[in-house]
Amino acid sequence: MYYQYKKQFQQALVEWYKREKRDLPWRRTCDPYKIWVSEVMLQQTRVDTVIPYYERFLSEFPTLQHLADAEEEKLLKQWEGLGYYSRARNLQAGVREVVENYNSLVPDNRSEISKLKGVGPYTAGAVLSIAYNKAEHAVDGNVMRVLSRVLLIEEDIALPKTKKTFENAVMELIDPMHPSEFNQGLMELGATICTPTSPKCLLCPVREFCTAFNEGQPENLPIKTKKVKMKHIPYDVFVIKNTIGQFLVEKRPAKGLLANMWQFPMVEQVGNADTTNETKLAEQYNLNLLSREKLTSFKHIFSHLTWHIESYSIGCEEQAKLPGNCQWFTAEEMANLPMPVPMQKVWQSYKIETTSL
DNA sequence: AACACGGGGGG
DNA sequence: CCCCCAGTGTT
Repeated sequence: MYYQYKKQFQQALVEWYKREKRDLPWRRTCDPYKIWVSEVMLQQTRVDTVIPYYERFLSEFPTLQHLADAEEEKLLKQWEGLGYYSRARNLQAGVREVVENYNSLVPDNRSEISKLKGVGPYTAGAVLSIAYNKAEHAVDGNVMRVLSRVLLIEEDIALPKTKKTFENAVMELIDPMHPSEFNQGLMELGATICTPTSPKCLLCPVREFCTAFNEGQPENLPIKTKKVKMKHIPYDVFVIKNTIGQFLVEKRPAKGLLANMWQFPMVEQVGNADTTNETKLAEQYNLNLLSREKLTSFKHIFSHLTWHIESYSIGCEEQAKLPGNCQWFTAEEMANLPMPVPMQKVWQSYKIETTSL
């Protein structure tokens, strides 16, 4: 972009942002910790979803020290339903590094802040530009979409190396006097005007600088190749209640999908024989099973796989030799356990079923 | 470079 | 129902 247009582009974007920006909770602070929390929550997650989590999280953990001191179970409970739970653990690990090694001051330069757990190129640039007003790139999906259209960049954004192109473009274009508003303006534009489908070009403050608007088809950018083969796994999930009114739940392993979250016992469905999976359950969990009743069936879609859930309610005699990751809890105790959404659905279904009796 | 990692919204 | 969204860590 020619120099004189670059200045005009910066001014049009920054002025539009100042005028039209949504009033969001994390835009009422410059506290680097709070900006950091918001940026981690906003990774792969929509603004409307994040807002209530952000408010609750910061009232529970108002400072770096509060978060550094938190129990993991309490942390995960705050994050419950937000997804990508390793974000929460990594955030806490990063916060502990800041408390330990940086005198509780979030670093204000890319090399140090990028060493923190969970802080990648995007989050580093977002915190540096928004909290410290540093002229650093913060390239997320919105920025790639906006700039692919404005600059007619036709590289495949599914390729990791393409991000370098966009980071270079931002460093070339960024308003050195207003880096915070410039970066947030790009993201705000992508979120509200320059949307993936049906971009509202006629409302766009920078359409006169947009190559795709003037010469091409903005709705067909950015270019992204297809990928990902979805795996499907059928599971039977069991809400198991013993004779003294406790429920059997297990903690998932510390690594992998839904790490350290709690769930009802579940077994992968093997065949069509109705009793096979229940036998497998009784063996795996060393249980004496009594009556059984059908609960909800549904599909839960992760980014890379799909669980097909069928759930059952089963009565059971209490057993002495449970697997180590299993525990009996009352309904009240279970309310404090972080559980992923599919398990909440099963639990909800159980509660509806039993209260109607 | 490829894959793992949640959950929600829209057409 | 199927489609879309996309940062960081690990390998």
